[in-house]
Amino acid sequence: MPASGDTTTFKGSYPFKEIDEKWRRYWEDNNLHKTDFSKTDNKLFSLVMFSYPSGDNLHVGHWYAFALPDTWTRKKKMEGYNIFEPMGFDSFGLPAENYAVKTGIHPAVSIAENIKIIRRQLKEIGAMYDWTSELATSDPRYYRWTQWLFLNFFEKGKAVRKEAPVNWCPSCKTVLANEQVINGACERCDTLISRKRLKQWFLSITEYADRLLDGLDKIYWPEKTKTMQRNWIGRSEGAEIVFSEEKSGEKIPVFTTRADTLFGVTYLVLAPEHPLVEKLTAPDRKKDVDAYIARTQAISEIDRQSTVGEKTGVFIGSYCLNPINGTRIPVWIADYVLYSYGTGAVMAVPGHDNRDWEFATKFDLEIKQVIKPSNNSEIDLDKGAFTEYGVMTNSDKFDGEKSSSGMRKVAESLKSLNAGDFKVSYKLRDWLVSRQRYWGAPIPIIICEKCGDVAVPEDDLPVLLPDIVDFKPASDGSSPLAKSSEFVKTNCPKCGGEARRETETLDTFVDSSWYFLRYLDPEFEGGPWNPDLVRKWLPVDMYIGGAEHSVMHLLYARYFCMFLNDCGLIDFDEPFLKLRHQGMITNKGAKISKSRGNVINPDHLVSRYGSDTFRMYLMFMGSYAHGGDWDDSGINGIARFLGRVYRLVTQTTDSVKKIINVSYSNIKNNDHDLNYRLNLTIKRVGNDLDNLEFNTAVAALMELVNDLYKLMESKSKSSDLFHFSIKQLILLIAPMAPHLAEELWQMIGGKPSVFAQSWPTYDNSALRLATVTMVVQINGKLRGSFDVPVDCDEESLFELASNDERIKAHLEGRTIRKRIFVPGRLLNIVIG
RNA sequence: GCGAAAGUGGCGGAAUUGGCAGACGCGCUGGAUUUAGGAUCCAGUCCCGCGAGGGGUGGGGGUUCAAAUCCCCCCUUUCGCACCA
Repeated sequence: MPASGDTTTFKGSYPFKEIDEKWRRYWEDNNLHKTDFSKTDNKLFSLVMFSYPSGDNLHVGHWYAFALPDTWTRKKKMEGYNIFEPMGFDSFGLPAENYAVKTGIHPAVSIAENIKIIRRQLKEIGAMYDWTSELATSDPRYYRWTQWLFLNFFEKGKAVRKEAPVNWCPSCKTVLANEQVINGACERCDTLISRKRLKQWFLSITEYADRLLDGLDKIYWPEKTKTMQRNWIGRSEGAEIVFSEEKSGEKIPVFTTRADTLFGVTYLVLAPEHPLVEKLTAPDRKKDVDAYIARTQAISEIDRQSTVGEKTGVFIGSYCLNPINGTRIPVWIADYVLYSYGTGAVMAVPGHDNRDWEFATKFDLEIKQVIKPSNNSEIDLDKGAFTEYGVMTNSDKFDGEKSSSGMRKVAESLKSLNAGDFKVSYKLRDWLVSRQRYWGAPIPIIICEKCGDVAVPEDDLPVLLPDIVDFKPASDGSSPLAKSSEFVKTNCPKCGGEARRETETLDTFVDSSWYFLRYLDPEFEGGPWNPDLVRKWLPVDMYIGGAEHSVMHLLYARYFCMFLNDCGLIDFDEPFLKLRHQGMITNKGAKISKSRGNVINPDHLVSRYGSDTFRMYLMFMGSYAHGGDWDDSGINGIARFLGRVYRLVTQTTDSVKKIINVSYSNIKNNDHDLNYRLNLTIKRVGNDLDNLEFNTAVAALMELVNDLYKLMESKSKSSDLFHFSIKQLILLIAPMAPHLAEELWQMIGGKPSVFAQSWPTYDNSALRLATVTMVVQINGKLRGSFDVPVDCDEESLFELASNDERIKAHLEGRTIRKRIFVPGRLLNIVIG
């Protein structure tokens, strides 16, 4: 096993150094990976999620994410597709900014350096990237259009400003990202965080909730990803019910999916952040209420949803009336109610909801039964809530209604009282895109005292990031951009009066929601994308990236497309027709990152084993969707295998030159085993690569090579079929080991590039076997196996089996109860 | 907590989707080889047992002629949870 950093060439390797360089130069010199956009027949846009150019550079996880999709794409190329495979950088974001705060190095500088290194590493992968399409989201030529797109949302009323809380460190006086909050405290100074309310920009993704759900039915995505998106959107049908405070008459709407339990409401709970809390708190309760609110501020929403911890809450000293019967009920606040979901208030029905039951039990609140089981059985509400559907009881004129019809009737009744209605609620919230940070696209809005929020005129885009030196957020919670008065001071485009610029920047998810559109011409000046090319080349045919993006990025990008489609800017509304995920590569069980100190540098492995060996080892490690923990102890096996392939070709040197001319139809074939193996391999490798099952594709090739080695010493070595098999092997291995395949292809007399060749097809007739091994079981246990003709029927196999000594012994003195025969597979004899 | 997945030899993983568990590779063992070595080629390698045979896919139960695969319960691990990207 190589010590890490050992770059001595593995002894069993082929001369990969020369080969890798030679072919990489060949591809580059001949512009082989430049897409011809005018050829749109059989177009295939193959996309991988672009990477953040961090100081970690590329690690093995990136190779895994990039090299293997390239193998899939190269196979498609050999199938005749006209390929577009771009690469770029998601270069705005927090890490570069943090690095700048620490070192004083401008993010633009560190990002440019990182990109330089990463670009060099990416080239070593040997992928078919069309580098003329490279883009970076922090490039003003890119973010000019991010801003332009934001203004489209703004002008259609879909970018709005609302108050929303941010994590606030009272000691550092800065806004913190969730990542910077550790156990409710600031990562730098350990001070407990609080929430600060700021007016921030939102994109109204919730308006698209139903379309985002419906669209899932027409795209080829993993079912689990669709499920996650459906759950994230979280559509639920129910009712909104309006309670009113007894003195002020203040309306408190709540959302419930169980309107049938309305008569069981014994208290109301508001989220601690609910704006009505202040108004409704009785003076004598103010001290307790304020103390409670302060306590909940440091608790994350995730922890608040936990059901293991003790329920907490306080009574705020006021009462409201149940609209259905006027019952007077107390109002509480509790952190198990989230302001971000529903209306931020719930009607508590402790008899029929678990969380309400726990809360009521702890605080000694009334528990009322209003639903009884459909089978009329007794329930004991002292032991817990009855949460199932049933029949309404203690509910006045609704008594006897089933839950389902009851919900409807209660809602209708409330509607006539003007105190509620049917309502669909979503877990999905509007997308907060404001960031109080430097390293992002400035939000192109001018705030004028007279005219309000005004869009920056299109001709003035991009709003360039000011060149400042202090990247720390300002102490009032505003963005570092606010410190540059030069940036802030401007005139209102409408009235011409003095105005100030919006100083917040856009969430980087905005940048990455449309990059696939920009790829087609990153230099295009006439708009965010070249409409001609976009019409021909989008949507993306295959998108590959990590499952960690299942909801946010993948939902935002879909939302963008739907919106752009509505604006008439594009003619499709789903960006990614087909989606696949790769698993995650961990190291010692942990996510790979510089901060954890477990980065594995692929450069060492590439220089010791070569690009193709490393790429193929990543394929062979396990199933692509699964990922796995990094361990390089098996890479010798792939190095050995590619060495064997290389020698297989060089050791047939006497006849090597004529190999290129053998064709299957002229072969006088008498080696049925090899013929079977060859055609089976073509079939398996093709299917496996289509399905991104690289590990088994490699295994299939190994089996073919093992068989060929077994024939090396025999006279078959010079047969046409043997030679043809080598030729096909080179084609099959090409997507996985592109540099080596080019070299071998040339060696057998082929003209480069091997990727201009057609993908091998298999001969189905060669796969039809004359004989097959069938198994005989007794009571499901294997007792014998027989080589029989493929069409062997039950009687013949049974006859054969009953003459077998071993099986005879098992059958002796027993009665046969049943026989199960599966043609071509097995016979199971069930005995008593 | 909620949502989504995963669990198979010493290790990474296969298994045509209910039909011979362990393909392929690593590691290990043995053999071959006058370039003696981190190379190459060949053979063996799930566990217990001399053997017949038995056991075996995280644990427990179930369905079935037949279960890694389907159903129920439990355990463990990973990913996401809206300001990391």
